Amino acid sequence: MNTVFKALNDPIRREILTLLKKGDMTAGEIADHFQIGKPTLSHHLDLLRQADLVSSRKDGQFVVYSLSTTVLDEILQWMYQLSQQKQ
Amino acid sequence: MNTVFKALNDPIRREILTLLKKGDMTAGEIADHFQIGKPTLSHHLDLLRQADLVSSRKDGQFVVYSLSTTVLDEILQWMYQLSQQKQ
DNA sequence: TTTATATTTCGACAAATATCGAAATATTTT
DNA sequence: AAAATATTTCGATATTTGTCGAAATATAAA
Repeated sequence: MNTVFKALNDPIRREILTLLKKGDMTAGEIADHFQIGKPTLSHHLDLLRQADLVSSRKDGQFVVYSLSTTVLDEILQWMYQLSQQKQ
Repeated sequence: MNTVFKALNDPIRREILTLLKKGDMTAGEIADHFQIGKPTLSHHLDLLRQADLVSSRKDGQFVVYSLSTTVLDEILQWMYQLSQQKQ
């Protein structure tokens, strides 16, 4: 849970998730959407992977990233419990 | 959105929200649940308040904290959109 | 009005984080 | 095999964050 919230606590990483929602992308394609260096982006992707929010597979010289929703569902569950009105 | 994820990115602050789910508490009562100093806890409560995840009211010499669910609902919404399978 | 209790603010400091350029690794193309 | 492309790893650095003790503020009790 810690790693997930840590990963979500950054605008760029949340934007990456939104991008991946539309479809899989290579690291380079993702990088093109931001004004930051490749090493920095690689680090962001690493944190997202550590949190299991994305998965990656190698395709030739590219690395393709995909959104993983399993962990998001767990967090959704946690938040839903909190937000439920207590009677 | 930034402030909310920042606020949620800490085990103690998430635990505070869970405590407040059960009912309102004073700053002191909350502090008794943790092994950290009062100033530190006050700071955590401040971040939660900045994120509108809690509200506070003064009751005599005490300050009573309550859970606010409005912002949680917004985050829930955001996460739900992400987690929805794209067809 | 003095003393006690509850909470926050103020400085200070150690640990964590985001960022970068350079170098390393892996794959493809020539 | 050499050159080009894609991505990650490695150090280094500036910023942010969590923590504390001491002091400040506010209310209640003696």
